[in-house]
Amino acid sequence: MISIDGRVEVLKIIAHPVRVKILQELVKGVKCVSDFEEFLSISQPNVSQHLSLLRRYGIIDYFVDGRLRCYFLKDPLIPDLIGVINREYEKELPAPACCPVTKKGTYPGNRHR
Amino acid sequence: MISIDGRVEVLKIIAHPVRVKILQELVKGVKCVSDFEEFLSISQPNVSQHLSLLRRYGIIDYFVDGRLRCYFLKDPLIPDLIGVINREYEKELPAPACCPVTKKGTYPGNRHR
DNA sequence: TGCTCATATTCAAATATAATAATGTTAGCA
DNA sequence: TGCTAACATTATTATATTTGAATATGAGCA
Repeated sequence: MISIDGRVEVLKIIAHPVRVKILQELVKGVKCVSDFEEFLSISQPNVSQHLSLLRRYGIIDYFVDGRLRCYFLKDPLIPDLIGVINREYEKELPAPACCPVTKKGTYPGNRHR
Repeated sequence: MISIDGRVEVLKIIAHPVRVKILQELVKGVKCVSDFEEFLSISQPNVSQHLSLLRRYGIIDYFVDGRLRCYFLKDPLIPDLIGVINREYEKELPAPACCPVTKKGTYPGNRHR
Protein backbone atom coordinates (compact mmCIF):
# COMPACT_ATOMS: atom_id res chain seq x y z
CA MET A 1 0.00 0.00 0.00
CA ILE A 2 1.25 3.44 -0.89
CA SER A 3 1.10 6.34 1.54
CA ILE A 4 -0.66 9.36 0.11
CA ASP A 5 1.06 11.65 2.55
CA GLY A 6 4.44 10.25 1.53
CA ARG A 7 3.65 10.85 -2.11
CA VAL A 8 2.53 14.38 -1.35
CA GLU A 9 5.79 15.06 0.48
CA VAL A 10 7.71 14.01 -2.60
CA LEU A 11 5.45 16.11 -4.81
CA LYS A 12 6.08 19.11 -2.62
CA ILE A 13 9.82 18.64 -2.90
CA ILE A 14 9.67 18.30 -6.66
CA ALA A 15 7.37 21.30 -7.16
CA HIS A 16 10.12 23.85 -7.67
CA PRO A 17 11.46 25.09 -11.01
CA VAL A 18 15.11 24.42 -10.21
CA ARG A 19 14.43 20.94 -8.87
CA VAL A 20 12.25 19.99 -11.82
CA LYS A 21 15.06 21.06 -14.15
CA ILE A 22 17.56 19.02 -12.15
CA LEU A 23 15.33 15.97 -12.37
CA GLN A 24 14.66 16.45 -16.08
CA GLU A 25 18.41 16.30 -16.62
CA LEU A 26 18.86 13.29 -14.37
CA VAL A 27 16.18 11.39 -16.29
CA LYS A 28 18.54 11.71 -19.26
CA GLY A 29 21.60 10.58 -17.32
CA VAL A 30 24.24 11.19 -14.69
CA LYS A 31 25.39 14.70 -13.91
CA CYS A 32 27.76 16.23 -11.39
CA VAL A 33 27.24 19.38 -9.36
CA SER A 34 29.25 21.74 -11.51
CA ASP A 35 27.32 20.57 -14.56
CA PHE A 36 24.17 21.78 -12.87
CA GLU A 37 25.78 24.97 -11.74
CA GLU A 38 26.51 25.81 -15.34
CA PHE A 39 23.21 24.61 -16.78
CA LEU A 40 20.92 26.28 -14.28
CA SER A 41 22.33 29.67 -13.62
CA ILE A 42 22.31 29.81 -9.89
CA SER A 43 25.01 29.80 -7.24
CA GLN A 44 26.88 26.64 -6.25
CA PRO A 45 25.59 26.66 -2.68
CA ASN A 46 22.06 26.95 -3.97
CA VAL A 47 22.55 23.96 -6.28
CA SER A 48 23.89 22.02 -3.31
CA GLN A 49 20.89 22.95 -1.22
CA HIS A 50 18.49 21.69 -3.85
CA LEU A 51 20.45 18.47 -4.29
CA SER A 52 20.55 18.06 -0.53
CA LEU A 53 16.76 18.28 -0.31
CA LEU A 54 16.32 15.76 -3.11
CA ARG A 55 18.76 13.43 -1.35
CA ARG A 56 17.07 13.78 2.02
CA TYR A 57 13.82 12.54 0.51
CA GLY A 58 15.48 9.59 -1.23
CA ILE A 59 14.78 11.00 -4.66
CA ILE A 60 18.37 10.99 -5.86
CA ASP A 61 21.74 9.54 -4.83
CA TYR A 62 25.32 9.98 -5.99
CA PHE A 63 28.59 8.29 -6.81
CA VAL A 64 31.89 9.70 -5.67
CA ASP A 65 34.56 10.23 -8.29
CA GLY A 66 37.47 11.98 -6.66
CA ARG A 67 36.26 15.42 -5.88
CA LEU A 68 33.20 15.06 -8.05
CA ARG A 69 29.81 13.85 -6.97
CA CYS A 70 27.89 12.24 -9.78
CA TYR A 71 24.17 12.32 -9.13
CA PHE A 72 21.56 9.90 -10.43
CA LEU A 73 17.89 9.13 -9.90
CA LYS A 74 16.82 6.72 -7.21
CA ASP A 75 13.06 7.10 -6.75
CA PRO A 76 11.24 5.12 -9.46
CA LEU A 77 8.32 7.55 -9.40
CA ILE A 78 10.40 10.33 -10.95
CA PRO A 79 10.67 9.25 -14.59
CA ASP A 80 6.89 8.78 -14.76
CA LEU A 81 6.26 12.09 -13.05
CA ILE A 82 8.67 13.99 -15.29
CA GLY A 83 7.01 12.22 -18.21
CA VAL A 84 3.67 13.73 -17.25
CA ILE A 85 5.22 17.14 -16.67
CA ASN A 86 6.77 17.08 -20.13
CA ARG A 87 3.70 15.77 -21.89
CA GLU A 88 1.65 18.07 -24.10
CA TYR A 89 -2.08 18.37 -23.56
CA GLU A 90 -4.31 19.90 -26.18
CA LYS A 91 -7.49 20.93 -24.50
CA GLU A 92 -9.53 20.94 -21.34
CA LEU A 93 -11.20 17.82 -20.11
CA PRO A 94 -14.80 17.46 -21.24
CA ALA A 95 -17.27 18.27 -18.52
CA PRO A 96 -18.84 15.15 -17.03
CA ALA A 97 -21.37 13.65 -19.44
CA CYS A 98 -24.45 14.04 -17.35
CA CYS A 99 -23.82 17.70 -16.72
CA PRO A 100 -23.88 21.04 -18.51
CA VAL A 101 -20.52 22.57 -19.43
CA THR A 102 -21.24 26.08 -18.22
CA LYS A 103 -21.86 27.32 -14.75
CA LYS A 104 -25.53 27.71 -15.52
CA GLY A 105 -28.06 24.95 -15.62
CA THR A 106 -29.17 22.21 -13.37
CA TYR A 107 -27.41 19.14 -12.11
CA PRO A 108 -29.17 16.02 -13.30
CA GLY A 109 -26.87 13.61 -11.46
CA ASN A 110 -27.77 12.07 -8.17
CA ARG A 111 -26.20 13.58 -5.12
CA HIS A 112 -25.29 10.84 -2.68
CA ARG A 113 -24.93 11.48 0.99
CA MET B 1 5.37 24.08 -26.49
CA ILE B 2 4.70 23.61 -22.84
CA SER B 3 5.90 26.04 -20.20
CA ILE B 4 7.92 24.37 -17.49
CA ASP B 5 7.21 27.17 -15.08
CA GLY B 6 3.50 26.84 -15.74
CA ARG B 7 3.65 23.13 -15.03
CA VAL B 8 5.61 23.75 -11.84
CA GLU B 9 2.99 26.25 -10.67
CA VAL B 10 0.32 23.61 -11.11
CA LEU B 11 2.47 21.03 -9.33
CA LYS B 12 2.93 23.39 -6.42
CA ILE B 13 -0.80 23.89 -6.14
CA ILE B 14 -1.47 20.17 -6.23
CA ALA B 15 1.24 19.29 -3.71
CA HIS B 16 -0.95 19.44 -0.63
CA PRO B 17 -2.62 16.49 1.08
CA VAL B 18 -6.10 17.99 1.09
CA ARG B 19 -5.91 19.06 -2.53
CA VAL B 20 -4.59 15.71 -3.68
CA LYS B 21 -7.50 14.03 -1.94
CA ILE B 22 -9.94 16.43 -3.57
CA LEU B 23 -8.48 15.68 -6.99
CA GLN B 24 -8.46 11.94 -6.39
CA GLU B 25 -12.20 12.19 -5.77
CA LEU B 26 -12.80 14.39 -8.78
CA VAL B 27 -11.03 11.89 -11.03
CA LYS B 28 -13.81 9.50 -10.06
CA GLY B 29 -16.57 12.02 -10.73
CA VAL B 30 -18.46 15.18 -9.80
CA LYS B 31 -18.68 16.23 -6.18
CA CYS B 32 -20.10 19.24 -4.39
CA VAL B 33 -18.56 21.16 -1.53
CA SER B 34 -20.44 19.54 1.31
CA ASP B 35 -19.45 16.10 -0.01
CA PHE B 36 -15.82 17.14 0.47
CA GLU B 37 -16.50 18.66 3.83
CA GLU B 38 -17.71 15.30 5.02
CA PHE B 39 -15.08 13.19 3.31
CA LEU B 40 -12.04 15.21 4.34
CA SER B 41 -12.59 16.26 7.89
CA ILE B 42 -11.83 19.92 7.75
CA SER B 43 -13.93 23.04 8.10
CA GLN B 44 -16.18 24.30 5.34
CA PRO B 45 -14.26 27.56 4.83
CA ASN B 46 -11.06 25.56 4.50
CA VAL B 47 -12.59 23.32 1.84
CA SER B 48 -13.71 26.44 -0.01
CA GLN B 49 -10.24 27.91 0.20
CA HIS B 50 -8.67 24.83 -1.33
CA LEU B 51 -11.31 24.68 -4.07
CA SER B 52 -10.75 28.37 -4.72
CA LEU B 53 -7.03 27.82 -5.26
CA LEU B 54 -7.66 24.92 -7.62
CA ARG B 55 -10.14 27.07 -9.54
CA ARG B 56 -7.81 30.04 -9.76
CA TYR B 57 -5.23 27.87 -11.52
CA GLY B 58 -7.76 26.44 -13.95
CA ILE B 59 -7.46 22.96 -12.47
CA ILE B 60 -11.14 22.52 -11.70
CA ASP B 61 -14.44 24.22 -12.48
CA TYR B 62 -18.01 23.89 -11.30
CA PHE B 63 -21.59 24.30 -12.29
CA VAL B 64 -24.38 25.55 -10.15
CA ASP B 65 -27.36 23.55 -9.04
CA GLY B 66 -29.46 25.78 -6.87
CA ARG B 67 -27.43 26.33 -3.78
CA LEU B 68 -24.96 23.59 -4.63
CA ARG B 69 -21.73 23.96 -6.54
CA CYS B 70 -20.78 20.81 -8.35
CA TYR B 71 -17.09 20.60 -9.06
CA PHE B 72 -15.34 18.71 -11.84
CA LEU B 73 -11.86 18.43 -13.35
CA LYS B 74 -10.80 20.78 -16.10
CA ASP B 75 -7.01 20.45 -16.48
CA PRO B 76 -6.21 17.36 -18.59
CA LEU B 77 -2.92 16.87 -16.79
CA ILE B 78 -4.64 15.87 -13.57
CA PRO B 79 -5.84 12.33 -14.31
CA ASP B 80 -2.35 11.37 -15.50
CA LEU B 81 -0.73 13.00 -12.52
CA ILE B 82 -3.07 11.38 -10.03
CA GLY B 83 -2.44 8.12 -11.86
CA VAL B 84 1.27 8.40 -11.12
CA ILE B 85 0.60 9.40 -7.52
CA ASN B 86 -1.58 6.33 -7.04
CA ARG B 87 0.76 3.93 -8.80
CA GLU B 88 2.77 1.41 -6.79
CA TYR B 89 6.52 1.17 -7.26
CA GLU B 90 8.47 -1.74 -5.96
CA LYS B 91 12.12 -0.84 -5.82
CA GLU B 92 14.68 1.84 -6.43
CA LEU B 93 15.87 2.61 -9.89
CA PRO B 94 19.05 0.73 -10.83
CA ALA B 95 22.18 2.84 -10.67
CA PRO B 96 23.23 3.93 -14.15
CA ALA B 97 25.38 1.34 -15.89
CA CYS B 98 28.03 3.31 -17.68
CA CYS B 99 29.16 6.17 -19.73
CA PRO B 100 29.72 9.67 -18.42
CA VAL B 101 27.27 12.37 -19.31
CA THR B 102 29.19 14.69 -17.07
CA LYS B 103 31.82 16.86 -18.63
CA LYS B 104 34.43 16.38 -16.01
CA GLY B 105 36.11 13.31 -14.65
CA THR B 106 35.44 9.65 -15.10
CA TYR B 107 32.29 7.85 -14.24
CA PRO B 108 31.34 5.76 -12.38
CA GLY B 109 33.37 6.04 -9.29
CA ASN B 110 32.46 4.48 -5.98
CA ARG B 111 28.94 4.50 -4.77
CA HIS B 112 28.64 6.52 -1.62
CA ARG B 113 27.49 5.15 1.77
C1' DT C 1 -40.03 39.48 3.97
C1' DG C 2 -37.12 37.13 6.90
C1' DC C 3 -34.81 32.83 7.58
C1' DT C 4 -31.69 29.10 6.64
C1' DC C 5 -28.65 26.34 3.91
C1' DA C 6 -24.61 25.96 0.99
C1' DT C 7 -20.76 28.11 -0.07
C1' DA C 8 -17.30 32.02 -0.51
C1' DT C 9 -14.21 35.69 1.06
C1' DT C 10 -11.22 38.33 4.08
C1' DC C 11 -7.99 38.90 7.73
C1' DA C 12 -4.40 37.79 10.79
C1' DA C 13 -1.18 34.73 13.09
C1' DA C 14 1.70 30.77 12.82
C1' DT C 15 4.63 28.24 10.17
C1' DA C 16 7.29 26.85 6.14
C1' DT C 17 10.22 27.80 2.24
C1' DA C 18 13.89 30.22 -0.60
C1' DA C 19 17.88 32.80 -1.65
C1' DT C 20 22.03 34.95 -0.25
C1' DA C 21 26.22 35.30 2.23
C1' DA C 22 29.57 33.29 4.95
C1' DT C 23 32.02 29.38 6.26
C1' DG C 24 33.29 24.33 6.43
C1' DT C 25 35.07 19.91 4.40
C1' DT C 26 37.65 16.85 1.66
C1' DA C 27 40.45 15.11 -2.26
C1' DG C 28 44.18 15.71 -5.22
C1' DC C 29 48.33 17.82 -6.29
C1' DA C 30 52.70 20.90 -6.28
C1' DT D 1 52.67 20.49 3.96
C1' DG D 2 49.95 23.91 2.09
C1' DC D 3 46.97 25.24 -1.74
C1' DT D 4 42.97 24.85 -4.56
C1' DA D 5 38.92 22.79 -6.79
C1' DA D 6 34.51 20.74 -5.94
C1' DC D 7 31.05 20.49 -3.08
C1' DA D 8 28.35 20.94 1.51
C1' DT D 9 26.45 23.29 5.52
C1' DT D 10 24.73 26.99 8.45
C1' DA D 11 22.63 31.38 9.53
C1' DT D 12 19.95 35.10 8.32
C1' DT D 13 16.44 37.48 6.10
C1' DA D 14 12.62 37.85 2.95
C1' DT D 15 8.63 35.90 1.26
C1' DA D 16 4.94 32.55 0.76
C1' DT D 17 1.65 29.26 2.53
C1' DT D 18 -1.81 27.48 5.70
C1' DT D 19 -5.33 27.70 8.97
C1' DG D 20 -8.99 29.40 12.00
C1' DA D 21 -12.13 32.92 12.97
C1' DA D 22 -15.21 36.13 11.49
C1' DT D 23 -18.06 37.73 8.03
C1' DA D 24 -20.39 37.85 3.45
C1' DT D 25 -23.37 36.23 -0.44
C1' DG D 26 -27.09 34.36 -2.65
C1' DA D 27 -30.71 30.82 -3.58
C1' DG D 28 -34.82 28.75 -2.04
C1' DC D 29 -38.56 28.50 1.05
C1' DA D 30 -42.21 29.47 4.90
